[in-house]
Amino acid sequence: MSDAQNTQENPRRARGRPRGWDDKTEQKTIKSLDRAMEIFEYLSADQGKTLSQLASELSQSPATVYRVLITLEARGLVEFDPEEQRWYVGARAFVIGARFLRRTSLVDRARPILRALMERTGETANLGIEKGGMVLFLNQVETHESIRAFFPPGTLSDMHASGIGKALLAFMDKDRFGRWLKGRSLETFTAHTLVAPDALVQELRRTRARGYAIDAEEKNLGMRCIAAPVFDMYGEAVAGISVSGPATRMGRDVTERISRSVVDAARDLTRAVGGSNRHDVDGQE
Amino acid sequence: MSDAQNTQENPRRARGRPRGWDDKTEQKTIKSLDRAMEIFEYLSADQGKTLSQLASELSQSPATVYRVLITLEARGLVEFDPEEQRWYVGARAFVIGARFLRRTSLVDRARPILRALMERTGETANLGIEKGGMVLFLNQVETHESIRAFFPPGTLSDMHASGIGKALLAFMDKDRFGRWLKGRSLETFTAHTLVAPDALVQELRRTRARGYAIDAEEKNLGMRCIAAPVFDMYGEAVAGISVSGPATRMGRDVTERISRSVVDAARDLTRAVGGSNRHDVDGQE
DNA sequence: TTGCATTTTTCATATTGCGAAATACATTTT
DNA sequence: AAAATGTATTTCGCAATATGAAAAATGCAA
Repeated sequence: MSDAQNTQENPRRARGRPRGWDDKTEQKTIKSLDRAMEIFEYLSADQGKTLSQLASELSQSPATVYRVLITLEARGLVEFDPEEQRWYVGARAFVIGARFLRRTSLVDRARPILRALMERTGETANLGIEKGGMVLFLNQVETHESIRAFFPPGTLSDMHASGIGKALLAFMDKDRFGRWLKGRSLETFTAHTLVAPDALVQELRRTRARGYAIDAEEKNLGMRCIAAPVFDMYGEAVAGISVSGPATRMGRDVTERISRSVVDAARDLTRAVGGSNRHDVDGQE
Repeated sequence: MSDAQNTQENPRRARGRPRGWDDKTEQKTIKSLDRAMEIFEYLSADQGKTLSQLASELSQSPATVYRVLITLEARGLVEFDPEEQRWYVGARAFVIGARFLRRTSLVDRARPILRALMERTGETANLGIEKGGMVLFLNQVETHESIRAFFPPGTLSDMHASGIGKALLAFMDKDRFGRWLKGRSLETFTAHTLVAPDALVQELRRTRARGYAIDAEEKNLGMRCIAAPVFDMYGEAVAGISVSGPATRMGRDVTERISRSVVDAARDLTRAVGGSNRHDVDGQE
């Protein structure tokens, strides 16, 4: 549903784009590889399937799926449990995927800040970015409490029902926000989820005004979250820092205190990545 | 040397293995897919390369590499920076890879490795982590011998007088080690216990140099133990594997042999949990 | 033992992935 | 400006090889 795959975007590269570049969706990609990756992704989304399950659910030949799997297995990208005859994501995939984080120093720079934020607030601290219209959680530092919020890194979450998501949306320019909203149906998770665009827009206005976002049980009942945006050098909100925990410990009485810590942390990270907060100076909108 | 990838191990699956299964290394995997994954892995190991760099370094045709990359790009597994004309690991790879963690725990992954280690060495194999400045034993596979070391899971033990503890301390960064040591009095258990901080630090230096720790009757008289660290994705030593037994069977003459098995096992487990050993490359300190 | 379900291999065939070379840009050099 | 350079991207024809159907092999249950 999301627009993560911008496959048919035309102006792909800067250089070397000969003629035939207008209408018909050319098939330049490798078909077999794409099919293999489809199997890989499908397997990862719901691990522990058997070969025949995968083959039938993807309506592909068992022979093909089998060959794909053993090829990936040879590289450790998937794993096979001989006892149960089931297939899983392999350790190698984790290692490779984790290298995504190396591309920017965002996570490295965020870690001490997240840790300090967790110590100060006592609740789990999270770091996330926007990816394909969703929030992608990159990292977290967990609280010591036994009851804790848990967003394992790598989780994708809807923006409109997430603290970090709303913090990012609130500081997005009108155009991008419009494109994000367009043709998107806001899924309902709890009774508190903001599904009416008007309500969401209004809440985002408030969010920008106060400088941080609140997720009050909008995704999971009993869970609250306070988030603030992190800006890059162009003043664009590119990441968000949040603190999340059970509503019982994160009530209105502590919102003031926690939000201050979160906003401070986000500001620290903005500074650490060389960003600047243009919203401090020009009050756009 | 280690047998983590049992790719060409013959008895692969339980079911359905027809005849031709003896000598020549059959090519059952998909060649093109394997090549594509090689490109993917290579890219991930050293991101920010251009197409032509990748092609020449992998000695493959630029056309092929190009097609692989745009196919993976369409799925978000790799990303392209049009400004710099460089390729990177994509967010989707992170999402998929992170699902590896959803499956099993350290203990589950350690079990077969501990068992193999016990079989190979004939002595009890243990798994432990650091918890609150102590070593917490999570699991063990006991030897068949009647005289055996015994650490029931759940046991807490002082780090400075434990093989696993010393393996963990040896690979801890200076700051954390300093905090650990500060204001801690090293209890004496036997005449061999290292209670002088200087002696301990020196021993840890040796430990890191050789890659494994030795507990020579430092906790219990008559008991020796050889341990090696297990690393997580950040290259931090988060667990340790050890082999322990009576000094009579674990003398200096077998230290060489056993330590090799222990180090191999620890490396296997590191790989199995998606960790990386940064100490293999940069010799810190 | 006999089925049954599933994995794994074989095999013939057409699909399609492949590399060389050509082409198209962008950037730098002359 | 024009040429040279370095890179990305496409075309094209052919051979490599991925593919699916079906057969074979296996484990499990009755």
